[in-house]
Amino acid sequence: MTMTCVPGNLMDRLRGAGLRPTRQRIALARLLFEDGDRHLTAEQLHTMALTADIRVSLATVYNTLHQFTDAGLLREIVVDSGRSYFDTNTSDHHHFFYERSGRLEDIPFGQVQLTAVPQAPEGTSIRRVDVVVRVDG
Amino acid sequence: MTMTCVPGNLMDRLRGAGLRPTRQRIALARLLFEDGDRHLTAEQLHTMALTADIRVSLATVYNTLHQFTDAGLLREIVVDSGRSYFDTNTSDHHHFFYERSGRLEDIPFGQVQLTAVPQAPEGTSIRRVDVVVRVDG
DNA sequence: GTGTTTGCAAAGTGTTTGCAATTTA
DNA sequence: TAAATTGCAAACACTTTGCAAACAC
Repeated sequence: MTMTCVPGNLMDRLRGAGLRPTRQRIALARLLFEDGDRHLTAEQLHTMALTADIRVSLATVYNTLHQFTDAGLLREIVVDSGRSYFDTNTSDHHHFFYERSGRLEDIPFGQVQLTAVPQAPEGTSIRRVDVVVRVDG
Repeated sequence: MTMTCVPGNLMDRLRGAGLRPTRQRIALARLLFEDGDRHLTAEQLHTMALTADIRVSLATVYNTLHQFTDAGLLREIVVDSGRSYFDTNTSDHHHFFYERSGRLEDIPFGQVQLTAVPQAPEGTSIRRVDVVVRVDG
């Protein structure tokens, strides 16, 4: 028989976010977090799951991505009207966007330097500053 | 009787872009360019047109926005997956995005200072660097 | 007249939702 | 068993497309 070993820290991450560690969420979390930084769309993650023989509906992939994002496990990136990317790297950093292929990639820390950030308009506060370097590739 | 005066420079802009100055294109160009910097979605421009008693179909608004963008008269901005904004200011500048209201606004020149821009990855060139300051307003 | 542009309605894409069936604790 | 989660299919919002009628030159 096959033993599937689920690292405790994944389960803990889910529980810590108030999310029951269901079969689907565990599987998606493994695809997302066990292999370095990723920038995935819902469709891409869904395809990865099916390829790995994990039966999940696309609706659940969307739900899960949003739940993970709300829990601070993912960050949603908008570079392309019409689709959302989810970044497993939630630390402060910026992106290259390859317009031709639609790939998104972290810019190594320190390679973008914002020396002046405007003050938030009256009555608002800054939630985030996104820098996207669009390249043709 | 009513005289409608169309400034020659608008016509010239259209012709210069290789676009026949049709009734619809002239009307949309006036809405876009005769009143300072704007950040509009297709729906918003369509509504503005109808309000101004200009009969244009939404499809034509989309076509026109893309033609103007291809001609360098507009710039398309992506801040919100699911809709595109078109900016009448095509010079080098950045944006505030009010997440609550969905409004987009230019950041005054000089209030964002990018001191380090990464070099483009091997085999690519940088097409644009976009800075979006997201505020809750 | 000839080629361009328009408007409509249909199709397309990515995403969300309602709800019954299933699963988790 | 009670509450949370899933999957499906339908609904959605925004955008694009195909094509006949209208328009610009």
